[in-house]
Amino acid sequence: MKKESGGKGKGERLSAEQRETVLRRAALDVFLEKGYRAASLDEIIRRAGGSRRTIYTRFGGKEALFKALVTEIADRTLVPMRQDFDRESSLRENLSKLADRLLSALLSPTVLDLSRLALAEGARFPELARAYFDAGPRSAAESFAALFDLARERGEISCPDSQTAAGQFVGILRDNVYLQVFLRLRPAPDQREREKIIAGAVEIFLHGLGTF
Amino acid sequence: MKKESGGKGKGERLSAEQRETVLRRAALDVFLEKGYRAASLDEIIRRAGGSRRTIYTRFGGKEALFKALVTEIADRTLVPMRQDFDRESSLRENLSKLADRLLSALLSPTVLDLSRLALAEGARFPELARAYFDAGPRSAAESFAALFDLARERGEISCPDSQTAAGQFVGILRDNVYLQVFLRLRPAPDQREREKIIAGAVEIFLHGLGTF
DNA sequence: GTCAATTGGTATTGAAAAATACCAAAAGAG
DNA sequence: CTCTTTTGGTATTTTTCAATACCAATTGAC
Repeated sequence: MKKESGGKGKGERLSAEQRETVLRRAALDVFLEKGYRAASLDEIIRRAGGSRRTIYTRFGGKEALFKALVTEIADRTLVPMRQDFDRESSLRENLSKLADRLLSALLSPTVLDLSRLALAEGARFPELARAYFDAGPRSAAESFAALFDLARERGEISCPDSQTAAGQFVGILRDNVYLQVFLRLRPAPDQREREKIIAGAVEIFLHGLGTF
Repeated sequence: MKKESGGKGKGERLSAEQRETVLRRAALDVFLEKGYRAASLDEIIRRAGGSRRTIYTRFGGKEALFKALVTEIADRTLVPMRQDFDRESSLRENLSKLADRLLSALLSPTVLDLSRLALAEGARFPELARAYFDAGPRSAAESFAALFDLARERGEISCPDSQTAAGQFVGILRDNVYLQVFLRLRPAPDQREREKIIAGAVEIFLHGLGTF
């Protein structure tokens, strides 16, 4: 039956801009937490306030909302993947530091959620796959490639293809421990275990790329 | 409205055993292609023939059907991951050969499909995540660990923790190239490129683990 | 051959959630 | 202040698909 009063004034009315901001954030959270399919508009609306109509007039629907968010999701979540290094420090020091930041990021709940989302929905949403890869693994690899290039110029390593090596270094951090965490088969390693993983990876690469 | 004739005899009737075989195969295909959620029983039935009832009496429902397939899927698909090596050959040779087989398997359409399914649905079906990891990455890593152990005994490398190193070697093969293929951002590398990837990884590890 | 059990095929039900419709209230332009 | 536009909140429709029901036909045991 119809209510006698259409709007009942419980929720405050926000400006279009405010509402959109709140909506985007809520949608982003829900999509990351639940994944695309399991995320329901009801849940998003419940968290954001406002109404269904807003989503439809402003975005056009669930899929359009998601697509509108994709780039933002990837960019906002994956900021820590692109890193600078200190040209004064040693290769070992830089490599360790970058690796530590990258691994910590990879294992953070938010990035894990995003990664799961990207890998699960990448087939259905190629833009997501693209945005994820570019903002994440690719830009991380570029940081490492730049570091390897610098080291090669200095004659510290012999590394004919820094791009490939960088991609492999990122890969070595996504080892079976990472995979288990991704699959929720074990909790994320603590700082101590992370350090061990990084030390191993750094050592292998420093020797492997020919540091004497 | 009801049809005047219940069964119209179009499809041949298979024995229970045959029907189950056909059903399992069709279900497996659909699940691998579409993922769990997007796979519909209608599609499975359309491909397998037979009727809904068969699925419900024999398995109990969609989820039960999927679970009944999971272990079989993982085991059947991931056989090539567990490998033996030749104790007479050199470390480099063995490492290259195992890596080649593993990488080829990882990049095969079937294994890619299964991996996507496992990573996407691992949260909802922990058994799948477990079965996938154990039959795949874990057993692959065990092969490499055994190889590293042998090499260490022979004094060819210094490798205090062969398990960790093996997990990392598997990781280095899942580099950014692999990730792009996984995300369908590029086609799988051909034999030539795979060889290059493997050569790089092997070189890094051989030096990295202290072969002189 | 007889008959109970199983299977094929389809129709129906039920639930979840997306898409749409609607109306009154608030916001904002003038 | 007045009036148009947008928004909030809810109800309704539509869609999708799993789950179930049902009937005839086939199978297979005896």
